[in-house]
Amino acid sequence: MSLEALGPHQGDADALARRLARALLGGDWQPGDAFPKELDIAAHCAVSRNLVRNALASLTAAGLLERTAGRGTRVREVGDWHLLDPQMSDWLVGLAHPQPQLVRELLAFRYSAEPVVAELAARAAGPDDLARLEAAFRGMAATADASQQAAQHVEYDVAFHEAIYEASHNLIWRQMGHLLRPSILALVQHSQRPARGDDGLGDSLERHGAVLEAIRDGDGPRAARAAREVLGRTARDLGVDTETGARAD
Amino acid sequence: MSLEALGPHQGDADALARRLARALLGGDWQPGDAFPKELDIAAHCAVSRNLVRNALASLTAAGLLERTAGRGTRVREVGDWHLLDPQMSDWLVGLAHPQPQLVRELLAFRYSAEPVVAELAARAAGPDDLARLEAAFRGMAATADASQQAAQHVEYDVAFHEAIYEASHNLIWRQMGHLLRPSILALVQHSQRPARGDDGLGDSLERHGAVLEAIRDGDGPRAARAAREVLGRTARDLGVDTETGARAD
DNA sequence: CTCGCGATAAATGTCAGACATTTTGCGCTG
DNA sequence: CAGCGCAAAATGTCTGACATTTATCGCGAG
Repeated sequence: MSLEALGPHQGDADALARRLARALLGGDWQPGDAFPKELDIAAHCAVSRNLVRNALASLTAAGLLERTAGRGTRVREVGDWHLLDPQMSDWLVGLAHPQPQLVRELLAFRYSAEPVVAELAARAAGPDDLARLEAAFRGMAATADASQQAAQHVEYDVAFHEAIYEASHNLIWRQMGHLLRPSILALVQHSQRPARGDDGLGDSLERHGAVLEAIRDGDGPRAARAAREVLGRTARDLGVDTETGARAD
Repeated sequence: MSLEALGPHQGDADALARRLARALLGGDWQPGDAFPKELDIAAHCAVSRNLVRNALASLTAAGLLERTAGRGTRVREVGDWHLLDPQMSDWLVGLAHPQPQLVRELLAFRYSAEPVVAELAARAAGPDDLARLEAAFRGMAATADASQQAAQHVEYDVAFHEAIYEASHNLIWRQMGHLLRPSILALVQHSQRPARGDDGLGDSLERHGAVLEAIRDGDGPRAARAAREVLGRTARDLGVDTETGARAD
């Protein structure tokens, strides 16, 4: 692929990095391909080579690119990408069509992790954690009917899951929750599409409520089971093995 | 603190970033403090301002620093650090005295996560995964007696845990395993110190063996219980609540 | 004809200096 | 005393040159 898709540039170094990263994550270049050279990018986007270098340094730090002097810049294998890098998380926000393999891996991860996190939350949640969870849940309930408020409903859904990670009161799990945000967003948007009118949303709301109640009661195992129920349908839809939690391959 | 501790510089941009990061992680500057200005660092280390800028950009990307034009560079709060950034993982390698709060949080995370990962591994592990696990375990057994081979024993121990994450066959968990490496290393080194002669090592070896057997048998729940046993003693030593998996505070 | 070696070109890495932009704080004016 | 504006200081960006590494091509020796 070439740079044709990228028009002229507006914004700072981070903006350029974001544009390049999103083009790459969107599949404009395949792993192993040669990435455009600094000067070509600079010329095409009408920015200095310096800015391009800074942007490429960001992509390199995220494991997306591999640069060696004299050789050039190449796209690394998907397995080498730093999916847990917060920067990557930013770049994934609003990405229309992330790679389906990535989506499955992320859901499989959540399906194994969120029950544990919910269990931690059930034992560690304080008043403010419960308040966050309840606020998000009320928001979900209020926006469940009108398909017009779908966007808001998704926001509350994501906030609910983020609040669970937050309530675990563990630094690492909380960071994980933050950087999973875009992925959760994408998954929620994708999963509520097929079944909107029938049982989809109603069931979903009910299941989220079960998680909230279990956490409020401090019942860890029940919270874990409930969290698994929340993700179960989406997991089955995407072909994730709900028995092993791994990809069904 | 000042730059006095940093002598003249040798190496490339990454080396400079590592030196600055390790000085910061070692506590030379406190959160909220002002970090030295670009020109001071450049002058002190006898490198170009450009190189300093690149290094500082790395630290900023890791959430360690916050830079604003006209204002300067400040050290961010520990809660804002990107602990899951692989770069951070590199910088933590061999750090003598990481912050004790960080150590507890990391162990609490592992205590909640590794049982799940072991369960996934029990269901997904292939022949090569088992081979890795067995090789690491044999290494641990062979170096268990001689206190002279303590360093090698630690290496095998870390390799064992890394192999568990690898065997989960999930992209995210595998990356997690890789970037937990230095933390696991630090924990293992720290935990085998207090009780060397008595029951410490023998028990540890036995418990690792139980995990291996459960994974080999494909028995998920048993693998989870065994993984919890492995971390249990260290967790109790460090004051992590083994009931909730959270910090005992 | 093949293998090895060196020159050359191309790409990234580094340096130095100047200018732009943003923020802070001080001093001046009303 | 309040508010405005200017100047200093710090980071951000641009430009051009040079250094270093790597791949490639051509040439000569075997």
